[in-house]
Amino acid sequence: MIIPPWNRSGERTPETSMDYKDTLNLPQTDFPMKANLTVREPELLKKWDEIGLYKLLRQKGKGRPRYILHDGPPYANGHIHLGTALNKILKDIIIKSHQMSGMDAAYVPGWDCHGLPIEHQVDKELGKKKETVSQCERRSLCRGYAQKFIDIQRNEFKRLGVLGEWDDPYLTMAYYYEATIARELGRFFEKGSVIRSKKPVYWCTSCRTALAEAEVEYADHKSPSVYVKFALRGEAAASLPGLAGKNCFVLIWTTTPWTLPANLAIALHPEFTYVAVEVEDEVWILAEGLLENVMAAAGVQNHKTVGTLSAGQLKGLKARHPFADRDSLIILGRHVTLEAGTGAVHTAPGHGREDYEAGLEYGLDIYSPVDDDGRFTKDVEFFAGQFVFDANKGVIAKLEENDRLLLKGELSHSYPHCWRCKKPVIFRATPQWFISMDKTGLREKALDWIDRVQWLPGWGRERIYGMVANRPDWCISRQRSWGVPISVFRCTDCGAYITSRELFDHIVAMFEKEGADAWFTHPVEELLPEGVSCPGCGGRKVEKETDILDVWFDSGTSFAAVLERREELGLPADLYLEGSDQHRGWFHSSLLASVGTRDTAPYKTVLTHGFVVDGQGRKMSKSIGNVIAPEEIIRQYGAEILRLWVSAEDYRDDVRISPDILKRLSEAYRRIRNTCRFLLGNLYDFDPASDGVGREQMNELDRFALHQLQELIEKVRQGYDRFEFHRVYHALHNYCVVDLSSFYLDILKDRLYTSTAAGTARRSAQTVVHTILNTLVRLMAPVLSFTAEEIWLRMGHGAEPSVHLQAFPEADPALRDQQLAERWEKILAIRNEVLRALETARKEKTIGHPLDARVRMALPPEFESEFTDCEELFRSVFIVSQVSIEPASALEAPVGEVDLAGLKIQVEAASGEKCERCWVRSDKVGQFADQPKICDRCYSVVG
RNA sequence: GGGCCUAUAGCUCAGAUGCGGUUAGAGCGCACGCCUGAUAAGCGUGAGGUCGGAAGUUCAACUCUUCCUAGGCCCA
Repeated sequence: MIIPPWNRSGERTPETSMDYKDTLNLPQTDFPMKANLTVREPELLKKWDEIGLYKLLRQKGKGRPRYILHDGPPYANGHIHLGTALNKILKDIIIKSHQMSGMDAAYVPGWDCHGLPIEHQVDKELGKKKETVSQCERRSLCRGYAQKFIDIQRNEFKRLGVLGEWDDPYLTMAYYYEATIARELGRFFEKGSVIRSKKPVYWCTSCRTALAEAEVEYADHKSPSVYVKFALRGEAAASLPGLAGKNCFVLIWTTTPWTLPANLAIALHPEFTYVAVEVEDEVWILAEGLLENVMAAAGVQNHKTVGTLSAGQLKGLKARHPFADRDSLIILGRHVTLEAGTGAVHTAPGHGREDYEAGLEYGLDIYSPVDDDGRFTKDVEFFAGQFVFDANKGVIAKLEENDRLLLKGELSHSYPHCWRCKKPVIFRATPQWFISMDKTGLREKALDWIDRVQWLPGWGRERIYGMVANRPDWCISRQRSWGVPISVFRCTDCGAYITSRELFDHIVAMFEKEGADAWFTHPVEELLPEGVSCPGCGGRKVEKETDILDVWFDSGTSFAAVLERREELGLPADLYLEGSDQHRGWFHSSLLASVGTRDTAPYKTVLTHGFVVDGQGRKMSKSIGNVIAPEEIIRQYGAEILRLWVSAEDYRDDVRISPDILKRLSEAYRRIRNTCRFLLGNLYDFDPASDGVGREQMNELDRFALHQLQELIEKVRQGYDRFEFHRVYHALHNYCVVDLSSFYLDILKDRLYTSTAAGTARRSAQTVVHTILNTLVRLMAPVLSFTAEEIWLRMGHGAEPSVHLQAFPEADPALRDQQLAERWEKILAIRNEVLRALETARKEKTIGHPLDARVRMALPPEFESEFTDCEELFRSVFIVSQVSIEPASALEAPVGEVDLAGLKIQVEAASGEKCERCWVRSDKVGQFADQPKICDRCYSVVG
């Protein structure tokens, strides 16, 4: 009967075993295995605060080439979410990695403070009182509200481990910033690209005010529903096949008859087919797809289709307005649908969003003959002075009178209402300020600059290019309170505007001192500088413009308020980094603002990230219930796991997050942490300065480990340089798991534990272990900022207070050895086969632990000369007790299948007794009378 | 509906310098086993993919084209 080797030495007693354990150099560290991040992170944050880490970084960076990442300001409302956390952590990784790459990378965070959502919230909090507060009071409340959320978000961002100028961020509501906004607006005026033009907005006739989209509530409303006939002009009908001389009408449908006086066009869909239908002595033209519906609705029994027309054939023809003395142009528009109506849409550019867009495209007047009270102006025939909703009846009557009404009815539908007074609103064109895209060639210049910017990923270029190429003029007017005023005056005598440089200089100076509130607190006389008068009539009787600026203009001018103004920054920035939605947002407004005033793009490179979605790729929404808050993750796992998540995901696409992903990441984190702990634990008695061993004294395994480390450095640094942090994560993780834990460190244990503590063999291993840890800790610092610091502080770096002040390791060509690497590729290939053979032997109960085994092998012939006298090397690499290289003929059938041709492996129980100290089986155990239970290797150490 | 984009094992990612060529890889997780001197750790082996689907181009496609499906951002 064969006694399994691990059962043979029953004579071992715990006492003697413990004796020898004390002679080993086992790892020692108080670096805890359990991270306890939720407690440790705040401690580290406090420490960074105390030593003034960010300031130290700036000092360190002095004189180095700058790397300018310009922060896009989040809106100062609400708590941060995973999207903002992703954005800030990415920026932090970039800042830290560039700083460690030898640059001076400052980070000045900012907040977008003005705008409707805040004003909206403040009004909500005011409740009924909102009717009575003054504009200045409201503005002051808005300022307080923004400040409150800036403080909240600042703490939340800092908690993520993001380093930056948190004590002095930029705020768009800061006085100097508000002054800058006014100054930049002044520049646009000076260039002549600001124009006044009309645009339809929601308008509450009862409150006599414009409303933003967000101030409109939808509710059911009963509207008249009418089908109207527009008579095609004779010559127009004549141009159509078979319709010459016929009495032709284009049919439209509308639920707002009162907008008919402003009708200027009829829109058809470019891809629909239209039919001409004969009904009694008339011919009606409408979309084929709606023919039956309309005929049924109109109760027409007998009709005959007399022709089919494409939208293209009709385009450009003219019809007579049903009651005004003018024509209505037939145009094309993709907004036309077959869902209801006739497929021919009544178009009043002054009263509808799509009508307006279409009107711009066809150069139509933005005609909106309605005053602030919702009454028709005097140039409207028949209806002047009537309130528009009341005029519906009269319009219908007029249509009937002129025999242009085909059908009338009523329709209950969802219609916009004023959120304050709850009354139905209208869409009405009012004069607004615009920055012209073409008057001064802004569009063309912007497109040109787009091609001089690097867009990452590359498709960003297509996206923004298409938008800039097609966008209408930039409407910068908002009829709100909370923002920077469009600080110009209108002459009450002649209506001309004062927009001069002198005016703006004066206003900007006042804003610098008092903020934009000055516009509201000072009377005209103080705001209008001496000597400035109306360019039209020379008078000085003026009134303030009441519009404020679009908030996109605020953030869009951050290059002027921040990049140009801060000493550590500059224009253009190296990088803007935001979510892909900002192609229409900040990237866009910043480009226009910068090109429009500086003739340069504000950035050299624009990097975008995707959106945070759930485990199945769906967006996060309250209704689906798949929203995860950053705070929740921090509470459960720590911010470090959130940072690791940011690095692990390829953010160029949407990034997924789920409980499963987080669990996986926290496991990966533990693995990295534990590997570092083990490295740390083996350095307790090692001082690199006095104990370090030169490469020339190292054995080949150690030299190979250094070689592998250089490859890691290259891979990781390339990942940082290319903003491919998921490659950094995978490289680090794989290195810890594959190269270190399961290979190098596993093999090293024997040497580290059992060799003479201060002997070359162990010191050589420690030198490499130290080099590896010192390298790892730096490479991981931009991502695992907390853990890297925790490790750093235990490495005994004395005067160096933070890992973040260090430089990245450089890949050292002197530590690379391609030939050696090739040799070790072979050793690793053999090792893989041996491991499989050992597994088989384990299954067959020949061995348990690898140290129970003796491996006999025959090498492939081409390996033989390279590996003569390498039995001890293989023994240590396989972590077995004995290895013998023998002629193939000496071996019995190999154990299992072997991939490496010519390799034969045979595993059997090792001979000799197990050394009590190093656990390796050896025939030498028992040969030393004074130490009968240990082997010769150990005897030489302790004997 | 339009513009831009994504889709490789349960999860996260690789798949030669943007122009196709041997049995598609890694780590994690999982299963099974070992160890108990990294121990709420460590080691080993193994099973997992018709490369979203369908056509097409080609001697040959995960890699090219078209369409479809699902999802994301921005518009409408």
